[in-house]
Amino acid sequence: MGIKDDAVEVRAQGWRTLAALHGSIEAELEKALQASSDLSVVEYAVLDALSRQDGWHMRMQQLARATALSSSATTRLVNRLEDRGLLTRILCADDRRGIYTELTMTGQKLLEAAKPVHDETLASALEAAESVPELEPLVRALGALQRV
Amino acid sequence: MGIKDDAVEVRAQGWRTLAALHGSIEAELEKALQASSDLSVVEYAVLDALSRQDGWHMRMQQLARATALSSSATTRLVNRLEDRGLLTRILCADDRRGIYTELTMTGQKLLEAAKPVHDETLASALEAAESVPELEPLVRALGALQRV
DNA sequence: GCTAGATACTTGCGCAAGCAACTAGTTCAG
DNA sequence: CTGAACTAGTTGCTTGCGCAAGTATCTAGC
Repeated sequence: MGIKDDAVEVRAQGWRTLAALHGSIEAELEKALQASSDLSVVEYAVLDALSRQDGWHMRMQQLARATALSSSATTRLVNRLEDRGLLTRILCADDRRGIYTELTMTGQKLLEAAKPVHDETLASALEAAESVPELEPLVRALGALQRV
Repeated sequence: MGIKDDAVEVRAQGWRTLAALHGSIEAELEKALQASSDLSVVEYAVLDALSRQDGWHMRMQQLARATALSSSATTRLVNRLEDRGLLTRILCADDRRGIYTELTMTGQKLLEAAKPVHDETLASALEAAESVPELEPLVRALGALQRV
């Protein structure tokens, strides 16, 4: 029984580590982005994802999956960003149920301004986490992931 | 410049992967625990953390750190669990500002019932994530973390 | 061409989280 | 011994999330 129980415990331990690391990084990013650009972490993630789709559009559903959010949350998220003029909704020509979202110039500018803050905060959060014994191995593993 | 920029991009990519994996696992755990025991993921984490502190007590602050929650959220979280009779508050004798929390028998029973659900869901969520190309390397890395 | 069912998004409602202000208990300088 | 500074926890207010229900559009079978 030992072997199987061990596997369960290893997974649970890994999950706790993952959750802890995620939580601490997210908290720091949240503060930094909020202060510098009045953006939440998910909002930044959306802008970032859209900018990455260079020249291509994303539908609400894709956005929902990319952010691990429900579709209703995605609707409101896009509403907020649209109200601030950071992105626009574009109706699909071919499937009129679908809606594309696209960064506006303002959105691109804001993202450009937020990106260095995001990257630096991420770096320092990872550095801080690396000095926590429980998190250190996961941080190392993160850095060693295959470079796409 | 290439090298430094690469490092930034690798970190950002790693963070997106981490966030995606965390999000998908949390969503599945949330559903499963909600359905089987009417517990949220954080609530389970609290019960689990308390049971792990075998014979030892935790203060609100520790709990807050362990769950990556604010202290106000921790207060209300403990309130919910206390109202359901899953744990009890115990005033510190030495520092009367402090409050210890302890699992009740009911809490232990519920945790015992929820644990297999939690573990199985975690296992299947990891398995599912392993078949997503972007997540696979991180899942592998998780399993290979040092066994404490 | 029309109706039944699926899909894409939006909206109403209740819950939980964070921040800031508050209370109660502790510590320490003078 | 007294009051100022600090710490632990709680409470009021606002905000964002998920679920479930609703609307609009698309697709298939007859």
